[in-house]
Amino acid sequence: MAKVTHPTRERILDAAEALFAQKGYEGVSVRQIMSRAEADVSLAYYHFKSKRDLFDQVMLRRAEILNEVRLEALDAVESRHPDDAPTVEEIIAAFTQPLLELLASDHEKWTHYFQLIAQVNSSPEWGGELMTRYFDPLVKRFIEALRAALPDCDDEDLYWSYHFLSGALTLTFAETGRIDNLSGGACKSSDMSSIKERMPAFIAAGFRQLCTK
Amino acid sequence: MAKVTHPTRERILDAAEALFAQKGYEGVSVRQIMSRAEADVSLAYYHFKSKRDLFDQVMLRRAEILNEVRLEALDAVESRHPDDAPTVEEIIAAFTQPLLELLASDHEKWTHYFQLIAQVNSSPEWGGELMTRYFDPLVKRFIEALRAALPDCDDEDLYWSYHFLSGALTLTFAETGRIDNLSGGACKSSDMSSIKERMPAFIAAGFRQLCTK
DNA sequence: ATACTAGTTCAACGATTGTTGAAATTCAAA
DNA sequence: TTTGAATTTCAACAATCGTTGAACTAGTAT
Repeated sequence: MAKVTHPTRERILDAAEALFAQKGYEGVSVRQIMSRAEADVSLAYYHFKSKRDLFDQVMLRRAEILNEVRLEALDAVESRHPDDAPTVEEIIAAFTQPLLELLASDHEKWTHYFQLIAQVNSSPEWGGELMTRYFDPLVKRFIEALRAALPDCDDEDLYWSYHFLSGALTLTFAETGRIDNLSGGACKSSDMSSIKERMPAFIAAGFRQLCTK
Repeated sequence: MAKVTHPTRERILDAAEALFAQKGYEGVSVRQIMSRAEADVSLAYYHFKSKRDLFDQVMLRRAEILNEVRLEALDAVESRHPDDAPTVEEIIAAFTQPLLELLASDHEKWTHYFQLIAQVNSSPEWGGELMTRYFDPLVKRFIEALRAALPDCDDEDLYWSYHFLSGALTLTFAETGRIDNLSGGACKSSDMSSIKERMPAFIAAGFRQLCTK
C-alpha cells in the first residue's frame, strides 16, 4: 500500500516538514529546506512544482496516513458495539489515541507534522480552508459517531464542542513548551502518558455538558 | 492611565497587527506594513528599533489592556465571594468574558490581535516563550483561583486543564472560519453569543472532571 | 556502442528583503 | 527670527528571495 516514492523527494519532504513546523511557511526559504535535505536548490523544482506545492505535499503525505489510522480506530470501536452506540469517551479516544501511536512509532517526524498542523489550524489565512481540505471527511465521520452517542444533541452544540476539542488537541500535540514554562517543570509537553490520561476525559466531559439533555 | 503615544506610531502598530495576524511575522514585509500605514518605510525604524521590536510592541500593547481587564473581572468575581470560593464557571467566565467585551468595543482590531495570539500560542518557536512573557502572571492568578474552587486538585491536572482551555480559547477567538466550513454554515466563527453560551460550560465541565476527587 | 530518460548540478534572472545615513520638513521655544 | 529638536522623505546598501534554463551524469533499454 505504501507508495513508491523517490528517496530524494522524501528527504526534501522531511526537511520541509521540519522547517515549516518550526518557522512557518513564509519563515523558511527553499534554499534552507534544500540545505537541510542536502540537495541542490533546483532539485526542489524538479520534484515539486513550486514552494507552495511542496508545502501541500508535506501536508498531504501524513494526512493520508493519519486519516487512515483514525478511521481504523473508529471502525474498531464501532465494531465492538454492534448493537448500542459507543460512549463519548471511546470515540474521543479513537480520535486521539492514533496520534499517540504514531508519535511512538517515529516521534521526531510526527511531532514536526503536528506542530505544522497546529499552526495551520490557527491561521486565519489557511486554517479554514486547509483543515477542511485535508481532514473534513474523517472529522464528519467522527461527528456522526458522536451524534449517535449523544442523542437529542443539536448540531450547533456538537460543532462547537468539536471546535473546542480541535483547539485543545492541536495545541497539546504541538508541544510548544508552554505548559512546561507555566507549570515550572511540573508538566512536560512531551509527556504523552499524561495527555492520554487526561485529554479524552476532559473533552468527553465537555461534550456531555454541552450536548446532553 | 492611557499612555500618550504618537499617532503615526499607532497607525504603524495597527497596520502591523492586522498583517501579522493575517500572514504571520515572516509573511509580512516592513514595506507592506508601512504601505498599509500610509507612511514611509524608514519611519518604521524611527519609531521602532527593528521589525522584531515592532512585533514585540504589537504584542505588548494589547496584552497590557487584556491583562488589566481580566484582572478586574477576576477581582470582581472574588469580591462577590468574601467567604466562600467562586465556582469554576464563574472563574472561567471571568477569563473569557473580557475578550467578548473587548471585541464588542472594537471588533476589527481585537480580532486581529486574537488571531495573532492564536498563531503565537501554537508556534513551537515562540509559543512557549512569548505567551509566558506576556500572560504568565495573570494566568497564574487564575490558576490559583481555580485551585481554590477545586480542592484536592493536584497541580498536574490543573495545569493540563488550563492547557486544554488555552488551546480551545485561542482557536475559537482566532475566527479562522474553520467551524463555518465544517458545519456547512450552521455555526459562525464570529457568533460571539454562541461562544459565550458554550465555552465556559464546556471548559468548566472538563476542569471538574479532571480536578475533582 | 547508442540512444533515451530520470536525476542532478551550476549559474544566473529580476524582485524583494531588512536596514541605514543624510537631507528635508515641521513646529514650538527662545 | 533664529535655534533646535522631532518627524518625515529619499535614495541606496548588501543579502536573500522564488524560480528557471542549460548543461551534465547515471543507468537502462535498444
